[in-house]
Amino acid sequence: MARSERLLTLLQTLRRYRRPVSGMVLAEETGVSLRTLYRDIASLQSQGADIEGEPGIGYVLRPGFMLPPMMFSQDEIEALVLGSRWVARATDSRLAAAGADALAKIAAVLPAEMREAIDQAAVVVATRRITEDKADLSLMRKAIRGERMVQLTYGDVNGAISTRRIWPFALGYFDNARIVMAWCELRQDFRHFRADRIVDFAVLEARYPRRRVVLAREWHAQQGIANN
Amino acid sequence: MARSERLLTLLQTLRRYRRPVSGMVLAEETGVSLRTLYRDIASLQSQGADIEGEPGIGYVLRPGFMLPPMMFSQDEIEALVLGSRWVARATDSRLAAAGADALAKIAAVLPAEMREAIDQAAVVVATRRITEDKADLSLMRKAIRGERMVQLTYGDVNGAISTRRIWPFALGYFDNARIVMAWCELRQDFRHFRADRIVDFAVLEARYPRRRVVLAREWHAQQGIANN
DNA sequence: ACACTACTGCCAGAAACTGTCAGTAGGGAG
DNA sequence: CTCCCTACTGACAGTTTCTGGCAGTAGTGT
Repeated sequence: MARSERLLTLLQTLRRYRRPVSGMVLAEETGVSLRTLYRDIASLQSQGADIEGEPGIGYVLRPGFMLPPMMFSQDEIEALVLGSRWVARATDSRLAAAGADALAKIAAVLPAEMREAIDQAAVVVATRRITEDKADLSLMRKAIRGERMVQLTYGDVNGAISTRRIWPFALGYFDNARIVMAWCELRQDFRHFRADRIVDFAVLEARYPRRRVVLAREWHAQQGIANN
Repeated sequence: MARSERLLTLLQTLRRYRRPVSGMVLAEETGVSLRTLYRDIASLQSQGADIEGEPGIGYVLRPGFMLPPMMFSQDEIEALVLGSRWVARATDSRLAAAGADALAKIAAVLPAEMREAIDQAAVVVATRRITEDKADLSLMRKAIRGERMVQLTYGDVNGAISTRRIWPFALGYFDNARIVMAWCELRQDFRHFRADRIVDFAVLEARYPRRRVVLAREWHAQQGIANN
């Protein structure tokens, strides 16, 4: 069992560095010889880890995560499947594709009888088809992750177009619309922007001066909605 | 690598049998000695597999599934997390708990930085709180899985109470209500029953004479809704 | 009492893993 | 081009782990 643990440690170490790391460093950190490290890397790659190695440079792990073997109950599997299906239906296209991919990956390793149960699951997700958004929400999620300011062109209820700079901190998926939650520099307050009314937006280089977590917490407090 | 594969094979073999299986049989099927089989069983148990062994009887695997190590992209993890969170909010209590459990299991093995990202994810699920159901939907899901007939007491829109026998084949999660989909013996047609209007129900011993899959397919065809 | 089974400890042989050494090849800096 | 750093592969011996056979204990049902 020591070996599999070591492989997980190696993954975690790789993740910690953002820059390429040499095999020598990784070998020392995991307490193993260089030769064995190369074998470990090969082993991880054969298990599907996206590790790239270039001579003269080092190793980099493409963002992503490896889950160790896990046991799920029937209910939990059903919850994961149902949830993924909802995501595949009710969110923006890129996230939806990811949901479908995740579902396919899980289904691929389930025994045949269970796969069948997934295909015609005892649960059906029926949500009103969501209006298509013009804006690329995957870009917006990236801005949120990186705590980047966004220059937003928005059309309000009356159709009036305005341009403002916002600090987006969360994306809300409501029943029939997606909403960008942000601090609005223009209003000096929290504002919600319906994704289907966003005319255009650009992610700026500048990071906003506060932490996303803090903004979200303050917003929650202001809304009086229980943090979940 | 041969060992981990063998363990998965063993799990699958265990799953195939519904009745208890002796270690001897399992050892032969996985091509290994009895002594090693006992070690393999112990190894699986230590990894969280719900395997029970009783002297004089054999081994049984409690329903559930072990996923092998898998790699997920950042988007896929986000999709799983968001989906589980939706399930935890928008479905019946037992499935919701399963969603929360699955989420916790995944979070537990993710690196700290990612766990933080989950806690205050870039995505928020906001769904209107669903009306509480009097009926125990987990029991209904069990009936669906087992293709059992159900004796249903139902109050319609006008408050009129009726009793009927139905063949439930699916559970629908809509925005603000859960719906049992079934063939109704009384009407000789498909009918939907809102969970919050179900006064009472009992799962009968008798199985209904058709396959759940087929019923679902016919229902889909009748509705003109694309499968999936 | 008997057959069947789970489960554990022990030990020798088999298999896998590991480290050391040697060698090939690609990338970057001068 | 040369030099250094790096990824990568093969071979081999020492170490560790795994495996199978054996013996023995104990729980369950007939």
